[in-house]
Amino acid sequence: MPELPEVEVVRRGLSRWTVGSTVRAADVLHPRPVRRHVAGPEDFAVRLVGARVREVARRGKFLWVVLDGVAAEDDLPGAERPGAEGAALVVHLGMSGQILFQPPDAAPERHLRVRLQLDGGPPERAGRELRFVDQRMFGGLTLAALVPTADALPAGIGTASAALPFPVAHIARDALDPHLDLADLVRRMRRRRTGVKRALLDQTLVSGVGNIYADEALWRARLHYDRQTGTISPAALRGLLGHVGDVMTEALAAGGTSFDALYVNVNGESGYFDRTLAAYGREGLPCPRCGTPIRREAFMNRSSYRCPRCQRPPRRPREVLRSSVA
DNA sequence: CCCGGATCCTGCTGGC
DNA sequence: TGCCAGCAGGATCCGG
Repeated sequence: MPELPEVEVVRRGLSRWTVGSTVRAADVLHPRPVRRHVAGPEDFAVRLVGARVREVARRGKFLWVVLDGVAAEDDLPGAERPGAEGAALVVHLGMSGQILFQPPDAAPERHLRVRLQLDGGPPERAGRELRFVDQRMFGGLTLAALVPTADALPAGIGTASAALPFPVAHIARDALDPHLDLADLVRRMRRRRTGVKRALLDQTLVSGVGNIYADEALWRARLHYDRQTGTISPAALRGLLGHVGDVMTEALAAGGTSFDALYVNVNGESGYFDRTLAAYGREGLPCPRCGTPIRREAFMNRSSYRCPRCQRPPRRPREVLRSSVA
Protein backbone atom coordinates (compact mmCIF):
# COMPACT_ATOMS: atom_id res chain seq x y z
CA MET A 1 0.00 0.00 0.00
CA PRO A 2 2.08 2.84 -1.26
CA GLU A 3 1.86 6.05 0.74
CA LEU A 4 4.31 8.90 0.56
CA PRO A 5 7.47 7.04 1.69
CA GLU A 6 6.92 4.16 -0.72
CA VAL A 7 6.13 6.52 -3.58
CA GLU A 8 9.27 8.53 -2.85
CA VAL A 9 11.33 5.34 -3.02
CA VAL A 10 9.80 4.68 -6.43
CA ARG A 11 10.46 8.27 -7.54
CA ARG A 12 14.14 7.99 -6.71
CA GLY A 13 14.40 4.73 -8.61
CA LEU A 14 12.54 6.11 -11.60
CA SER A 15 14.77 9.15 -11.66
CA ARG A 16 17.99 7.13 -11.57
CA TRP A 17 16.82 4.82 -14.32
CA THR A 18 15.19 7.18 -16.79
CA VAL A 19 16.51 10.75 -16.73
CA GLY A 20 17.97 11.50 -20.14
CA SER A 21 16.41 8.54 -21.87
CA THR A 22 13.97 8.58 -24.78
CA VAL A 23 10.86 6.47 -25.26
CA ARG A 24 11.32 4.19 -28.27
CA ALA A 25 8.06 2.27 -27.94
CA ALA A 26 5.01 2.19 -25.71
CA ASP A 27 2.65 -0.74 -25.31
CA VAL A 28 -0.64 -0.62 -23.41
CA LEU A 29 -1.70 -4.15 -22.49
CA HIS A 30 -4.83 -3.24 -20.51
CA PRO A 31 -6.93 -0.12 -21.09
CA ARG A 32 -7.94 0.49 -17.50
CA PRO A 33 -4.65 1.88 -16.14
CA VAL A 34 -4.74 4.60 -18.83
CA ARG A 35 -8.44 5.41 -18.31
CA ARG A 36 -7.54 8.91 -17.11
CA HIS A 37 -6.07 9.60 -20.50
CA VAL A 38 -9.33 10.60 -22.15
CA ALA A 39 -7.91 10.54 -25.67
CA GLY A 40 -7.52 6.79 -25.28
CA PRO A 41 -4.80 4.12 -25.05
CA GLU A 42 -3.72 4.54 -28.66
CA ASP A 43 -3.19 8.29 -28.27
CA PHE A 44 -1.33 7.67 -25.02
CA ALA A 45 1.13 5.29 -26.67
CA VAL A 46 1.63 7.32 -29.85
CA ARG A 47 2.39 10.54 -28.03
CA LEU A 48 4.95 8.96 -25.70
CA VAL A 49 7.15 7.70 -28.52
CA GLY A 50 10.07 10.07 -29.00
CA ALA A 51 9.55 11.86 -25.69
CA ARG A 52 12.65 12.51 -23.59
CA VAL A 53 12.76 12.34 -19.77
CA ARG A 54 13.93 15.53 -18.11
CA GLU A 55 13.19 14.83 -14.42
CA VAL A 56 10.93 12.88 -12.08
CA ALA A 57 8.93 14.71 -9.41
CA ARG A 58 6.43 13.87 -6.71
CA ARG A 59 3.77 15.52 -4.61
CA GLY A 60 2.03 13.34 -2.04
CA LYS A 61 1.28 10.02 -3.68
CA PHE A 62 1.41 11.41 -7.23
CA LEU A 63 4.51 11.00 -9.38
CA TRP A 64 5.19 12.67 -12.68
CA VAL A 65 7.85 12.34 -15.33
CA VAL A 66 8.59 15.70 -16.99
CA LEU A 67 8.94 15.11 -20.72
CA ASP A 68 10.40 17.04 -23.63
CA GLY A 69 9.21 16.49 -27.15
CA VAL A 70 5.69 15.14 -26.58
CA ALA A 71 3.72 15.40 -29.81
CA ALA A 72 0.87 17.95 -29.96
CA GLU A 73 1.33 19.22 -26.43
CA ASP A 74 -1.33 21.87 -27.06
CA ASP A 75 -4.01 19.19 -27.02
CA LEU A 76 -3.19 17.74 -23.62
CA PRO A 77 -5.54 18.25 -20.66
CA GLY A 78 -4.80 21.59 -19.00
CA ALA A 79 -2.94 23.01 -22.01
CA GLU A 80 -5.60 25.70 -22.41
CA ARG A 81 -4.85 27.12 -18.97
CA PRO A 82 -2.91 30.41 -18.97
CA GLY A 83 0.79 29.81 -18.60
CA ALA A 84 0.60 26.08 -19.29
CA GLU A 85 3.85 24.82 -20.74
CA GLY A 86 5.32 21.39 -21.26
CA ALA A 87 4.05 17.90 -20.61
CA ALA A 88 4.31 15.18 -18.03
CA LEU A 89 3.53 11.51 -17.65
CA VAL A 90 1.53 11.31 -14.42
CA VAL A 91 1.82 8.09 -12.42
CA HIS A 92 -0.32 7.00 -9.51
CA LEU A 93 0.35 3.61 -7.93
CA GLY A 94 -3.09 3.35 -6.37
CA MET A 95 -3.20 0.39 -4.07
CA SER A 96 -1.14 -2.20 -5.91
CA GLY A 97 0.85 -0.42 -8.61
CA GLN A 98 4.54 -1.14 -9.16
CA ILE A 99 7.16 0.32 -11.44
CA LEU A 100 9.73 -2.27 -12.45
CA PHE A 101 12.71 -2.26 -14.79
CA GLN A 102 13.27 -5.51 -16.61
CA PRO A 103 15.19 -6.92 -19.55
CA PRO A 104 12.77 -6.81 -22.51
CA ASP A 105 12.84 -10.58 -22.85
CA ALA A 106 11.97 -11.22 -19.20
CA ALA A 107 8.72 -13.12 -18.78
CA PRO A 108 5.76 -10.75 -18.44
CA GLU A 109 4.43 -10.33 -14.93
CA ARG A 110 0.94 -11.62 -14.34
CA HIS A 111 -0.42 -8.08 -13.94
CA LEU A 112 1.77 -6.31 -16.44
CA ARG A 113 -0.33 -3.42 -17.83
CA VAL A 114 1.98 -0.99 -19.66
CA ARG A 115 5.53 -1.27 -20.96
CA LEU A 116 7.87 1.44 -22.22
CA GLN A 117 11.03 0.72 -24.20
CA LEU A 118 13.70 3.28 -23.44
CA ASP A 119 16.77 4.36 -25.38
CA GLY A 120 19.77 6.10 -23.87
CA GLY A 121 19.81 7.38 -20.34
CA PRO A 122 22.25 6.09 -17.72
CA PRO A 123 24.64 3.73 -19.56
CA GLU A 124 24.55 1.09 -16.85
CA ARG A 125 20.76 0.97 -17.14
CA ALA A 126 20.67 0.54 -20.91
CA GLY A 127 18.49 -2.14 -22.39
CA ARG A 128 15.93 -2.31 -19.60
CA GLU A 129 12.28 -1.56 -20.16
CA LEU A 130 9.95 0.21 -17.77
CA ARG A 131 6.98 -1.88 -16.70
CA PHE A 132 3.85 -0.73 -14.93
CA VAL A 133 2.45 -3.70 -13.04
CA ASP A 134 -0.83 -3.33 -11.18
CA GLN A 135 -3.02 -6.10 -9.89
CA ARG A 136 -6.08 -4.11 -8.86
CA MET A 137 -5.73 -1.22 -11.29
CA PHE A 138 -6.74 1.53 -8.89
CA GLY A 139 -3.65 3.31 -10.10
CA GLY A 140 -2.79 4.45 -13.56
CA LEU A 141 -0.88 6.57 -16.04
CA THR A 142 -1.88 9.63 -18.02
CA LEU A 143 -0.36 12.44 -20.05
CA ALA A 144 -1.12 16.05 -19.13
CA ALA A 145 0.09 19.59 -19.51
CA LEU A 146 2.07 21.32 -16.78
CA VAL A 147 0.18 24.27 -15.33
CA PRO A 148 1.50 27.08 -13.11
CA THR A 149 0.91 26.90 -9.36
CA ALA A 150 -0.29 29.84 -7.31
CA ASP A 151 3.19 30.74 -6.12
CA ALA A 152 6.75 30.67 -7.42
CA LEU A 153 7.97 27.90 -5.12
CA PRO A 154 8.93 24.48 -6.44
CA ALA A 155 5.79 22.45 -7.02
CA GLY A 156 6.95 19.23 -5.43
CA ILE A 157 9.84 17.03 -4.39
CA GLY A 158 12.32 16.47 -7.20
CA THR A 159 11.46 19.51 -9.30
CA ALA A 160 12.70 23.07 -9.42
CA SER A 161 9.69 24.10 -11.48
CA ALA A 162 6.62 25.79 -10.05
CA ALA A 163 4.34 23.89 -12.44
CA LEU A 164 2.17 20.89 -11.64
CA PRO A 165 0.54 18.41 -14.00
CA PHE A 166 -3.10 19.38 -14.55
CA PRO A 167 -4.51 16.31 -12.71
CA VAL A 168 -2.28 17.07 -9.68
CA ALA A 169 -3.13 20.76 -9.44
CA HIS A 170 -5.69 20.25 -6.66
CA ILE A 171 -3.34 18.19 -4.45
CA ALA A 172 -1.92 20.01 -1.42
CA ARG A 173 1.76 20.13 -0.52
CA ASP A 174 2.74 16.98 1.29
CA ALA A 175 3.90 16.32 4.81
CA LEU A 176 7.60 16.26 3.83
CA ASP A 177 7.49 19.29 1.55
CA PRO A 178 9.86 21.97 2.91
CA HIS A 179 7.48 24.64 1.58
CA LEU A 180 4.44 23.31 3.45
CA ASP A 181 2.80 26.19 5.33
CA LEU A 182 2.20 24.57 8.71
CA ALA A 183 0.35 27.48 10.32
CA ASP A 184 -2.02 27.74 7.38
CA LEU A 185 -2.59 23.99 7.40
CA VAL A 186 -3.48 24.03 11.09
CA ARG A 187 -5.95 26.87 10.50
CA ARG A 188 -7.59 25.04 7.59
CA MET A 189 -7.80 21.78 9.52
CA ARG A 190 -9.48 23.47 12.49
CA ARG A 191 -12.06 25.09 10.22
CA ARG A 192 -13.18 21.70 9.00
CA ARG A 193 -16.17 20.18 10.72
CA THR A 194 -14.93 16.64 10.56
CA GLY A 195 -12.89 14.03 12.39
CA VAL A 196 -9.13 14.35 12.55
CA LYS A 197 -8.37 11.16 10.61
CA ARG A 198 -10.66 12.21 7.79
CA ALA A 199 -8.76 15.49 7.65
CA LEU A 200 -5.38 13.73 7.56
CA LEU A 201 -6.54 11.59 4.65
CA ASP A 202 -7.90 14.58 2.70
CA GLN A 203 -5.26 15.12 0.01
CA THR A 204 -6.42 18.69 -0.56
CA LEU A 205 -5.41 19.67 2.99
CA VAL A 206 -2.09 17.86 3.24
CA SER A 207 -1.07 15.07 0.91
CA GLY A 208 0.80 11.79 1.14
CA VAL A 209 -0.91 10.42 4.23
CA GLY A 210 -2.74 7.11 3.92
CA ASN A 211 -4.39 4.73 6.32
CA ILE A 212 -1.21 3.27 7.80
CA TYR A 213 0.65 6.47 8.61
CA ALA A 214 -2.54 8.24 9.71
CA ASP A 215 -3.07 5.54 12.34
CA GLU A 216 0.59 5.64 13.40
CA ALA A 217 0.66 9.41 13.76
CA LEU A 218 -2.62 9.41 15.71
CA TRP A 219 -1.22 6.75 18.02
CA ARG A 220 1.92 8.81 18.63
CA ALA A 221 -0.21 11.89 19.29
CA ARG A 222 -2.61 9.91 21.54
CA LEU A 223 -5.57 11.14 19.53
CA HIS A 224 -8.74 9.25 18.66
CA TYR A 225 -9.48 9.22 14.93
CA ASP A 226 -12.94 10.74 15.38
CA ARG A 227 -11.91 13.77 17.41
CA GLN A 228 -13.36 16.81 15.67
CA THR A 229 -10.54 18.94 14.31
CA GLY A 230 -12.06 22.11 15.77
CA THR A 231 -11.76 20.71 19.31
CA ILE A 232 -8.01 20.10 19.01
CA SER A 233 -5.71 22.95 20.01
CA PRO A 234 -3.39 24.41 17.37
CA ALA A 235 -0.41 23.19 19.40
CA ALA A 236 -1.77 19.65 19.52
CA LEU A 237 -2.42 19.71 15.77
CA ARG A 238 1.12 20.93 15.15
CA GLY A 239 2.28 18.04 17.31
CA LEU A 240 0.21 15.58 15.30
CA LEU A 241 1.62 16.90 12.02
CA GLY A 242 5.10 16.62 13.48
CA HIS A 243 4.41 12.94 14.15
CA VAL A 244 3.15 12.52 10.59
CA GLY A 245 6.45 13.90 9.31
CA ASP A 246 8.50 11.81 11.74
CA VAL A 247 6.84 8.50 10.98
CA MET A 248 7.13 9.08 7.24
CA THR A 249 10.77 10.11 7.50
CA GLU A 250 11.53 6.98 9.51
CA ALA A 251 9.67 4.80 7.02
CA LEU A 252 11.50 6.37 4.12
CA ALA A 253 14.83 5.70 5.80
CA ALA A 254 13.85 2.07 6.32
CA GLY A 255 12.84 1.76 2.68
CA GLY A 256 16.12 3.31 1.65
CA THR A 257 18.08 0.67 3.51
CA SER A 258 16.56 -2.19 1.54
CA PHE A 259 18.54 -3.98 -1.17
CA ASP A 260 16.73 -2.66 -4.23
CA ALA A 261 15.12 0.74 -4.05
CA LEU A 262 12.95 0.02 -7.06
CA TYR A 263 11.11 -2.83 -5.46
CA VAL A 264 8.18 -1.85 -3.32
CA ASN A 265 6.24 -4.75 -1.96
CA VAL A 266 2.69 -3.49 -2.15
CA ASN A 267 0.75 -6.73 -1.92
CA GLY A 268 2.57 -8.69 0.74
CA GLU A 269 4.16 -7.59 3.97
CA SER A 270 5.39 -4.01 4.13
CA GLY A 271 8.94 -5.20 4.51
CA TYR A 272 11.44 -3.43 6.71
CA PHE A 273 9.30 -0.78 8.35
CA ASP A 274 6.35 -2.92 9.36
CA ARG A 275 8.21 -4.14 12.43
CA THR A 276 8.25 -0.55 13.64
CA LEU A 277 4.49 -0.04 13.42
CA ALA A 278 2.88 0.54 16.81
CA ALA A 279 -0.82 0.35 15.97
CA TYR A 280 -1.60 -0.38 12.31
CA GLY A 281 -2.35 -4.04 11.61
CA ARG A 282 -1.73 -4.99 15.25
CA GLU A 283 -5.22 -5.97 16.39
CA GLY A 284 -5.05 -7.80 19.71
CA LEU A 285 -1.32 -7.13 20.15
CA PRO A 286 -0.16 -5.00 23.09
CA CYS A 287 0.15 -1.25 22.73
CA PRO A 288 3.91 -0.56 22.88
CA ARG A 289 3.24 2.24 25.36
CA CYS A 290 0.77 0.76 27.86
CA GLY A 291 0.27 -2.90 26.95
CA THR A 292 -3.47 -2.64 26.29
CA PRO A 293 -4.49 -4.74 23.27
CA ILE A 294 -4.81 -2.70 20.08
CA ARG A 295 -8.34 -2.55 18.73
CA ARG A 296 -9.49 -2.60 15.11
CA GLU A 297 -12.62 -0.64 14.21
CA ALA A 298 -14.46 -0.05 10.95
CA PHE A 299 -14.10 3.55 9.87
CA MET A 300 -14.56 5.19 6.47
CA ASN A 301 -15.13 1.83 4.79
CA ARG A 302 -11.77 0.61 6.03
CA SER A 303 -10.02 -0.23 9.27
CA SER A 304 -8.68 1.99 12.00
CA TYR A 305 -6.32 0.70 14.62
CA ARG A 306 -5.96 2.42 17.97
CA CYS A 307 -5.06 1.84 21.58
CA PRO A 308 -8.34 1.97 23.55
CA ARG A 309 -6.49 3.38 26.56
CA CYS A 310 -4.09 5.91 24.99
CA GLN A 311 -6.60 7.09 22.39
CA ARG A 312 -9.93 7.58 24.14
CA PRO A 313 -13.08 8.31 22.16
CA PRO A 314 -14.23 11.93 22.19
CA ARG A 315 -17.06 12.79 24.58
CA ARG A 316 -19.19 14.08 21.74
CA PRO A 317 -18.14 11.93 18.81
CA ARG A 318 -20.31 13.77 16.31
CA GLU A 319 -22.27 16.93 15.76
CA VAL A 320 -25.52 14.98 15.90
CA LEU A 321 -26.53 16.55 19.20
CA ARG A 322 -26.45 20.06 17.89
CA SER A 323 -28.43 19.36 14.73
CA SER A 324 -31.10 17.25 16.45
CA VAL A 325 -31.69 19.91 19.09
CA ALA A 326 -31.92 22.70 16.54
C1' DC B 1 -19.01 24.91 -0.93
C1' DC B 2 -18.63 21.27 2.32
C1' DC B 3 -19.21 16.74 3.85
C1' DG B 4 -19.61 11.79 3.64
C1' DG B 5 -20.88 7.58 1.44
C1' DA B 6 -20.64 4.71 -2.75
C1' DT B 7 -17.83 3.09 -6.29
C1' DC B 8 -14.21 1.05 -8.97
C1' DC B 9 -10.84 -3.48 -9.26
C1' DT B 10 -8.70 -8.30 -8.30
C1' DG B 11 -7.12 -11.89 -5.32
C1' DC B 12 -6.91 -13.95 -1.10
C1' DT B 13 -8.93 -15.77 3.21
C1' DG B 14 -12.18 -17.75 6.21
C1' DG B 15 -16.76 -19.49 7.42
C1' DC B 16 -20.25 -22.72 6.30
C1' DT C 1 -14.65 -29.55 -1.65
C1' DG C 2 -17.07 -25.36 -3.42
C1' DC C 3 -19.20 -21.06 -2.81
C1' DC C 4 -19.66 -16.56 -1.24
C1' DA C 5 -18.93 -12.66 1.92
C1' DG C 6 -15.51 -9.78 3.63
C1' DC C 7 -11.33 -7.36 3.30
C1' DA C 8 -7.44 -4.82 1.35
C1' DG C 9 -7.73 0.87 0.20
C1' DG C 10 -6.20 4.77 -3.29
C1' DA C 11 -8.97 8.81 -5.70
C1' DT C 12 -13.10 10.36 -7.55
C1' DC C 13 -17.93 11.03 -8.20
C1' DC C 14 -22.34 12.38 -6.64
C1' DG C 15 -26.20 13.40 -3.56
C1' DG C 16 -27.70 16.04 0.47
